[in-house]
Amino acid sequence: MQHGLSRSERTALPSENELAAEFKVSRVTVRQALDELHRKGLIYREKGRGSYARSQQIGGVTGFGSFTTEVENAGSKPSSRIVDFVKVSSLPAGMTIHLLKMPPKNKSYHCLTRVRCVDSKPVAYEETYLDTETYAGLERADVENGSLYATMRRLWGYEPAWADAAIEPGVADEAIAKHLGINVGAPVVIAWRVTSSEQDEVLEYVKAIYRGDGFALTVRRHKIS
Amino acid sequence: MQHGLSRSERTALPSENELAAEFKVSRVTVRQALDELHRKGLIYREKGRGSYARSQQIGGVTGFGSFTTEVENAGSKPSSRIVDFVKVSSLPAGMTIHLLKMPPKNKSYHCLTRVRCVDSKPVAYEETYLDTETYAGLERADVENGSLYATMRRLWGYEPAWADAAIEPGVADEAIAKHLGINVGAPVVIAWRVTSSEQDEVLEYVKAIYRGDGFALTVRRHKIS
DNA sequence: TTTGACATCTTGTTAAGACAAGTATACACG
DNA sequence: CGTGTATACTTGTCTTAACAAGATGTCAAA
Repeated sequence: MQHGLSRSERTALPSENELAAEFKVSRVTVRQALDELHRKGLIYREKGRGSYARSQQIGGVTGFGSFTTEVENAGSKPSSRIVDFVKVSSLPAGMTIHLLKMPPKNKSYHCLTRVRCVDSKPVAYEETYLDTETYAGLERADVENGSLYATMRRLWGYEPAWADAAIEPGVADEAIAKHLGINVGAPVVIAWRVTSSEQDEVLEYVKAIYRGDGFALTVRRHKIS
Repeated sequence: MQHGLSRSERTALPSENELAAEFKVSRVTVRQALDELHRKGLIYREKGRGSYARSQQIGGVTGFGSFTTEVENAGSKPSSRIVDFVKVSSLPAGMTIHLLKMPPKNKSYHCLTRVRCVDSKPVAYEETYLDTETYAGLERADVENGSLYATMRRLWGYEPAWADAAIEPGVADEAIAKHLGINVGAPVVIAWRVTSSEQDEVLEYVKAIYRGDGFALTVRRHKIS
């Protein structure tokens, strides 16, 4: 209790044994929970000292996961407008260039084009490519209301778990400019993304174009190693 | 052993018990290792079935971590050229806009400007801001040879562990264009990044500008949840 | 006052085991 | 031939236990 002040300033979490006693679980279980918080970058741990809270993370849209969920978590209101829903015979070239070593052959895709909005302001123009064989019977009605991920889950039992992505700069052409309400030639970020399930099934290919003025993609608490 | 073929087609990894026996460790230890591989997206696991390898990840530069290390891991040769090394009295506006709720007051920074090259081709223009108080005595000589992270580790014992980032599009001005060998007005990606230690100490602020032609930032195997 | 030994706290690591729950196979029964 | 059941796998979750190793405070000795 000598340096009580400085110690109480630093100690943020009870010790593992204290937590185990409080919640009536074993120390191993407490450690599982604390390790998960550590992996998320929410706390840090020091051998011989204790566990401490880290400062707050930044918020915002990462471009991974459900657009709807991410925007809601950031405290804003998400919305989408379907621009087009057609069948195409191949993926855009940039997809294979950046993400695929072996582009799929003889496949066709549903191409769902949407404008994504945050608080009614358009921020992204998004083309989602869905394998017609995998998603046989997919109708426009299925994607018109609610999140695409919810539809994939409900009708086929697919759950997006992982994403690989490539990011490059670009400029808005006439169509993009019109949909996002920006000038032709304005700088944009293009994100190419492949989403797959926990079992390594490819669920979707996405080309997303984000406007640059007043909007940025965020990457939260990324572990360096 | 009836359906031996189909089983051997799917089973990629021995069971936890088999691994425990083979390496003479407990099942808990085996699970720790397998769980880590799972979190990295290298394998997936199914209750009642087993653990399986996932398809290969994409490579490339993520913009996090050590540029030197990342480029080397991608099988290319990294190099850097110091453009400038001066003291400045504040961080660039974009840094506070995107990443900092409370911008530091009354601080000054070393500003290290470097051009980053992959196989001798310039791909990024990078400004690193280092707190002059934290890095008291930092000289140009300290950053001229080898990686900055190595210097931070050697002289102050700092180890970069986490990064928060924001990404936005931009266009190359005259200076950037000259350094990257691209045209004025060419699209670029601007990445704002704050790197911190495991103990939540801010180690550096970085503004990085990436060229767009033939180069893309990659985000490897990102968990969705 | 300074130093060093010691006890006591913390997290890190590993062990051995129990039980739940999902999967797959073999086999008897209809 | 098809079906349900029992059995033997798998991973998921949890418990109790021991020891290592770093951090910290106490206290006696120099």
